[in-house]
Amino acid sequence: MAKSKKNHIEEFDKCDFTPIFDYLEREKEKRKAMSKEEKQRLKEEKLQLEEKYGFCYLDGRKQKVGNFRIEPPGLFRGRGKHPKTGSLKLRVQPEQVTINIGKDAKIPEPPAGHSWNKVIHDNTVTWLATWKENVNENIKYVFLAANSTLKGQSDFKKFEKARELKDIVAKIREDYNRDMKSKITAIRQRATAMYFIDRLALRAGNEKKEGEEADTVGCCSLRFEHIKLGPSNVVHFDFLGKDSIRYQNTVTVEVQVYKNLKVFRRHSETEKDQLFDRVNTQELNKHLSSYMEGLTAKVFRTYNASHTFQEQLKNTPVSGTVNEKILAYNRANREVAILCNHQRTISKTFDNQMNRIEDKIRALKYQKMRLKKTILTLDPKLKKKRPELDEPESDLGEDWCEEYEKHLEEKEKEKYRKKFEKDNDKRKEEGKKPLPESELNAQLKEAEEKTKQFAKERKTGKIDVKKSQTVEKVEVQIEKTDERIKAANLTKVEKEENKTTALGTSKINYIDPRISAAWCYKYDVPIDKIFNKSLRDKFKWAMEVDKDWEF
DNA sequence: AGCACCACTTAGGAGGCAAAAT
DNA sequence: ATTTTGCCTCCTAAGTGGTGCT
Repeated sequence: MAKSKKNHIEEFDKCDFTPIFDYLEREKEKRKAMSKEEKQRLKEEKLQLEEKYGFCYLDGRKQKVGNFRIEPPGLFRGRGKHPKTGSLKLRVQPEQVTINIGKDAKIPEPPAGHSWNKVIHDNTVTWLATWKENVNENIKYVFLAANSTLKGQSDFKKFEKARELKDIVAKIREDYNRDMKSKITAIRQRATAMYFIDRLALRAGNEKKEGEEADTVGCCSLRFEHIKLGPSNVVHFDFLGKDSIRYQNTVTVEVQVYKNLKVFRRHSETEKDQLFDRVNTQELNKHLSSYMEGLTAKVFRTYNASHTFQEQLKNTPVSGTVNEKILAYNRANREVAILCNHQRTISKTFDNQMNRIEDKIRALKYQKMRLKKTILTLDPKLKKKRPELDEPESDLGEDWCEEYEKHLEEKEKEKYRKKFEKDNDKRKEEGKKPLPESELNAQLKEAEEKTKQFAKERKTGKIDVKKSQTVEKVEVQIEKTDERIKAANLTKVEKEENKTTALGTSKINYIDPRISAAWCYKYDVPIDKIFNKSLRDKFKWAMEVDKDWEF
């Protein structure tokens, strides 16, 4: 890098990272090979470190610190097409770090031979330490953890602010619908931008430094290249948002919005031009603050997320099982995640997982098919009365059935072989003669016969019924199988729907936790089914609400 | 008005670990 | 007993939005 006068790596293909990879693999193996005691000791050391550095006292109360381990040196990656990807991120030295601590508190010792940049006593900010990172020259901080009272208070304030918006949102909508026809372009643009922020939950879209950051946009920084106008008021959005996550959406917009977009386009020169060239986030937020103190674009995301969630929760089945209620909860959560465009990359094993579920469903359907045939064998007269018993199961091809029967056979054979081996080991120990091979062979033959029998039964529809079976008993078995098919299908649907949608971000940042708490009380769902330990901790300020509490 | 700077929230991925499935 | 999965914690980048200076 020094020779080429480049300050960052451009082609990673030309780097050989295998020594680093191998080293890490070896370390992993070492850890794996450790004895229980060693692992325990390591764990305790870690805990000790956390006890020492992981807590602080705020107004006399012990609080957890969020990120007390400073960033180690490495190669900066960044998200998306970041111009600085591959830059060397240097080690942060104590001399760069400013400590913020109470006047009378004991100042933490810097590492031996080093000193802090500064020690200050500013109680108007929440950070405990700060430094500047060398790649983007961003200021970094050590803050308190999410479960601290300080963060809890500001969370509470955030949601209260969003609830305040509820009372004036109708007026704001009325205003921007009116302003949409304003003769003044800036106002017209602002109204159109407001429409996007409110109805599509777009982020504000501050300006970014060209060439120093990834080219991503929000509402105010949208360019014409990011939208396509279709027929009948349809607008296609396609742009990279925060973290270079792609936002793709096709929306039928209000007539006036559509008209405005056309007009703005006509007055522009190229696709690279800003859609709202006379609007920026500061002005837009200033306008919003005239409605209500502290109202900004971001409040709309919080408001719409929480509002949508509460509305969606109305689909909870009152008399359903806890699982069905949780499914409804997750559905509501998912609606919000989709609204906010919270995505995740498809897991490497997704297709695999999907195939397994489908196989499981087919296996259940196969069972059901045999059960139905059993009933008809027991009582052939039912064929006329209940034609559904004679109908084939969906998705169960002839080939699949044959393969599945073969699979069952193999499994059974394997079971026999294992048992045979185990029995003989035992006999050997007891000094007995081993069982003859012929015994095993007879069992294997039996398994083969069973497969033939299954195939025959499947073709003729006549099942070799056990004496104890009755129509009623089989009926119950079918019901149970149906339930299992239903449950497996639900898992499949959820998995499919969660393929690219991340629920966590909206749950942690956008949905007022009091909605969830009230919902739990109202529908009698234990709160730990929807909030894990750390979320319950983070949201402890929200736990004591009435079951009828509303956002 | 335009900016640099600052403080804070929001964001998705990696990896570890425990529970569930096989 | 072993493998798979799914949840959780950690990590730090990338946003939003405020302030104060020129």
